[in-house]
Amino acid sequence: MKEKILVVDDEAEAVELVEFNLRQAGFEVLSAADGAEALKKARTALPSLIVLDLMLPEIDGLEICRMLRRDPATARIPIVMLTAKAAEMDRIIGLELGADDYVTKPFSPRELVLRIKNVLQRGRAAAEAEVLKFGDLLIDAPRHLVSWRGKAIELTATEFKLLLVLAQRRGRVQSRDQLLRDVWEYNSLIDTRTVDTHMRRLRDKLGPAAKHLDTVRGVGYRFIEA
Amino acid sequence: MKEKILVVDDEAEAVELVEFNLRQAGFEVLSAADGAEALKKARTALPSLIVLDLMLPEIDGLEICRMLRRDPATARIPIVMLTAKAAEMDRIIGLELGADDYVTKPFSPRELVLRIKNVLQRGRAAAEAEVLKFGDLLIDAPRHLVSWRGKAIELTATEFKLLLVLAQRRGRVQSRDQLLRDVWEYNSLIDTRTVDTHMRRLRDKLGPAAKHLDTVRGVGYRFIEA
DNA sequence: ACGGCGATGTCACCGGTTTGTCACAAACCC
DNA sequence: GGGTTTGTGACAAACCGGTGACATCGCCGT
Repeated sequence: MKEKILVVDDEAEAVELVEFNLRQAGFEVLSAADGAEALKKARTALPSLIVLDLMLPEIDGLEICRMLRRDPATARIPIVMLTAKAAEMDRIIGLELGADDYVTKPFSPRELVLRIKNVLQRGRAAAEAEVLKFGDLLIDAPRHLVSWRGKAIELTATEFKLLLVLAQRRGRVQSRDQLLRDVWEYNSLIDTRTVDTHMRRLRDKLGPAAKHLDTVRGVGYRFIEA
Repeated sequence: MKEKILVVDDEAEAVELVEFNLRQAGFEVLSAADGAEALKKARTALPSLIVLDLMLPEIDGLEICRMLRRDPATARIPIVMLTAKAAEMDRIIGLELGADDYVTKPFSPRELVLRIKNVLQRGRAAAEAEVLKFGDLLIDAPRHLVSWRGKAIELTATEFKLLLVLAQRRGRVQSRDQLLRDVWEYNSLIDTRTVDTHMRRLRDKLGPAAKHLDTVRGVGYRFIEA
């Protein structure tokens, strides 16, 4: 239930300081010393937030930020920048690239923790994306409405929920078991193959928009944006 | 359909940053570099919201805020303040003057966008209430009156409240549990199927206007405008 | 106090829709 | 080519919402 945070910094001392304080605050902490490691861990561990030093060897922090944002699997993970000596421009560029906040070094650990909590809080509020749009496909959760090029598509309750869960977790593959847990809620009384049937019905009704629904053989299903 | 937002700041860089992010978020953006221009554009373009820097040359932000509030044409436009270095006092004064929210510089553009959306949402929420009209159907909340083509429809207290809650949340599906919570208030002593019965009675009495009441199978009920 | 009345909550039933399952065909991977 | 995984069509059971009937309750006037 603890939230994972990935700390990326090449100075071991700095990592330790941050790590200690984050654990103190009840987070689970991973760390990476360079860009390559950071990207790998971000993709595999899918942390709730990434603390990223701007000054890194080889690839610099901004570049990592860009790469994280480009990969759909990590694009939505909030990033808090750590800058050693921040000219105003750096800040702005960092934020434009999609960092969610920044702290200048030397920093007070307390401030960092507060900012991290703040960003996570914001994320939770924003995560309940009300209306999702992918090209011509519109998914409106509160209205329980799906449309393709403005034309409504009639879905049953389960079909809608299945689509919604997949779209909300877009990019990431969902196993049949996961889907059973998240869509059907009371689990495992149901055959996993039932998911297949519902996927078929969903694809039938979506028509051309079914291109967003991707089968990953041996694993499960996935919603793709493009 | 896009909402217009007026950004007032004398620093071109700041304007650009805000403008970029707001456009990204789907808003139409106007800008003004000083108070005079801001007042003029506010009056002519009537934006949905104004982002206002407190520190402006010549007239300062607070003064502009006051002037905007004094003019009936602009008095009800929400204002989000931008303060470079906010002593607590400044904030309070800003809010006392009728600013609807504030963000301190340097700020995360994401946060600004979120706050703006939030303020707009609040505005929309406040705008409803009082008297609702949908085609020939009139719902007068304070007077507890409903009419169809000018002819009054007699509703019981529960029926009225049910209709009102649905109409206020028009478009969005309400589950039976939600309705029980919001209409019956102290909940769960009551069977959720009771909602159905009241819906039936409501539909009976509304006659042709019942077309606004939509059933979403497996989920709940929804008020539709058209 | 009493009886009547409207309002409200509950129930059982019905018809239509949704949904889970199965058997089989097709696709895919080694 | 064989074994595994996924897509498909059909079907019966379960579910869900609409409906009419009924019990209860509180209010009111007599």
